[in-house]
Amino acid sequence: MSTRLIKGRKSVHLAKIENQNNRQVTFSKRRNGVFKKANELAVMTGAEVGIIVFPPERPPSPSSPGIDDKYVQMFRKANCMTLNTQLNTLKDQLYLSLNLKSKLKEKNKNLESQQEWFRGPIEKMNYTEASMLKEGLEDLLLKVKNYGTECGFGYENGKWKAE
Amino acid sequence: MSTRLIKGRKSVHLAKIENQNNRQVTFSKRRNGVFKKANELAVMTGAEVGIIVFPPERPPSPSSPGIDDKYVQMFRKANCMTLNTQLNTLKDQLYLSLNLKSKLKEKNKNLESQQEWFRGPIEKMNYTEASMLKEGLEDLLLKVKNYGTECGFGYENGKWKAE
DNA sequence: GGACCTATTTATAATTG
DNA sequence: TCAATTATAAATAGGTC
Repeated sequence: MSTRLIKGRKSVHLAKIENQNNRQVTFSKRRNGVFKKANELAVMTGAEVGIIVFPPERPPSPSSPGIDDKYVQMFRKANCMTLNTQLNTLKDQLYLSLNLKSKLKEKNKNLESQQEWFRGPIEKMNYTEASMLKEGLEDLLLKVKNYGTECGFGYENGKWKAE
Repeated sequence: MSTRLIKGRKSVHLAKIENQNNRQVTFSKRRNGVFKKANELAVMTGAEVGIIVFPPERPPSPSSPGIDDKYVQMFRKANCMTLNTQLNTLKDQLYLSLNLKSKLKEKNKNLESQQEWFRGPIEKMNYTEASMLKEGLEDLLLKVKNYGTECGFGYENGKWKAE
């Protein structure tokens, strides 16, 4: 009998959320959703997945650094916290996620539950896991960085000539 | 009255799919799902998101390269196809996805529909988009690569001392 | 900010063509 | 292999505390 407010979800358009508060809330929820989906993909299919998420820009503060510096600082901070402090306060700064099973097997054959370490914000990792993440990430990204200059393939007549 | 086979989805456990065929099908579907979710996150909240997905290993072929070489080759191939061939046959090799709006704004102020280019496998990009992706990715990854050696932060008494 | 709630939309497992 | 279908599980928008 009483009027009732509508709570269920509404359909959503693919467009930037203008309301600052809604945008932040949606970011938090969906970031977790993306990490979860990525982890499921990696675990269930054996794919190797790397994700980096930068949080949305916050409203400018009086003495905030420039945008390029900001990224560098975020990565620096991520590294320091990863290696030095058990990552307790990084939650809103940077999230990294990476699954490199083959690397893991080489580096640490006796680690159990390799499926689970990949997932989630890095503040939940311990030192060993974070170190391996860092190694794996650097290794992977080095390859990405070099892919342009080292290309020696040929593509002719609709076919690839590897080697 | 007739017997009917059940088609609807069943609940799923977080574990590797053993059946090769099911695994491949699930990979294709869920990879698209992850890219879609990541794009939604980026567009709706203004976050910047980078994703790399390596497909699951295929059954070993007689003369397949070693696992490390495989990655290098995949990146090489991705690059060659990105820059030289409009990316028509890359579908099962490598998918890259990246949203770097601030970079895009600098490099190409008159590009329309910046929200949409991020999404999807790179074989759907045109040359310009792929070039920008490459630049943005290299720039981003260079920063990631350097984050370890350039760290100059201090963490004391539960607080970060930036600068 | 986070944890929970509920109505709905969305993603997708299994199957068919 | 690839696109459609359908039943259902899962994600999530908006709300409350």
